[in-house]
Amino acid sequence: MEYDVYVQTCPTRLVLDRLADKWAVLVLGKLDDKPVRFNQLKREIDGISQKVLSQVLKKLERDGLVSRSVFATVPVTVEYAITPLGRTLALTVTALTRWAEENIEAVLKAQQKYDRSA
Amino acid sequence: MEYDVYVQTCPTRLVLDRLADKWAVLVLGKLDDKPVRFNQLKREIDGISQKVLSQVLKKLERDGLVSRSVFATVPVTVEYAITPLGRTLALTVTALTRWAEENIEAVLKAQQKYDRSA
DNA sequence: AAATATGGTATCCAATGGAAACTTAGGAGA
DNA sequence: TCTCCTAAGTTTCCATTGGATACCATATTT
Repeated sequence: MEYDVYVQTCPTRLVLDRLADKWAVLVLGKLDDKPVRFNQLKREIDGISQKVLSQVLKKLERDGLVSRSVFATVPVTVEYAITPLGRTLALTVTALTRWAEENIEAVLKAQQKYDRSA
Repeated sequence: MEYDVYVQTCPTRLVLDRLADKWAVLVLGKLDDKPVRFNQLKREIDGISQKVLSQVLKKLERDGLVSRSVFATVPVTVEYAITPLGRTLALTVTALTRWAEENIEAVLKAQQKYDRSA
């Protein structure tokens, strides 16, 4: 393996930067089920702003992880879908959100203990 | 399951925020092998600053994912180790770094294609 | 006396993030 | 015709964050 994320200039750092983004993780998780339109994503990912959703989708599209399809309806319909490459990644990012849901109580308990002792 | 990362106020979002951090992912990956001292981490995680490393370790400790041990040597020795809880998480975050290393070429190709068409 | 090592904090400035307003384009309704 | 509506963004503004750099305490080595 010639790539190593622990080297500053390694291009894999770019990927890590992309994934090390709460919103990208949530978007990929949603698209893993089925293609979704812009405003539908905005509604389903509670708390994301239009600007950030737009930016995240653009970056994910550039990385070849999601595809963007425009339909000439009125008003225009834009649908985002996960690509085959994105699907391989979605496996690991959904593992991440699942871990969060399964272990949040242990984390919260640890935080309380830490805060009490400080 | 009562928790849902897609709800803005769900505490699992806190966990996602923590993991959605390039540096936290790299630190956990390093500590998964063996306990490591502060400056050793700093050397091995190319490009991280002392301030950020210090902050990340403090947050990971608060979340119960790493433990911190101080030894009264001269100069003082501080060793960071992964906890059992952290170890369960390390499985998924190393999957992430592995994905980055295995798929970076596909991502770079997608980016070039995207940039050419724009 | 000066340099070295450890494990940090403090300070400063640039970059990022989110909230809210604005935009574009084509219907639908009055 | 004039106004309103929706989808899918873009722009603007301000607060927070991020990283680079300098600094600190302590003790040994040169």
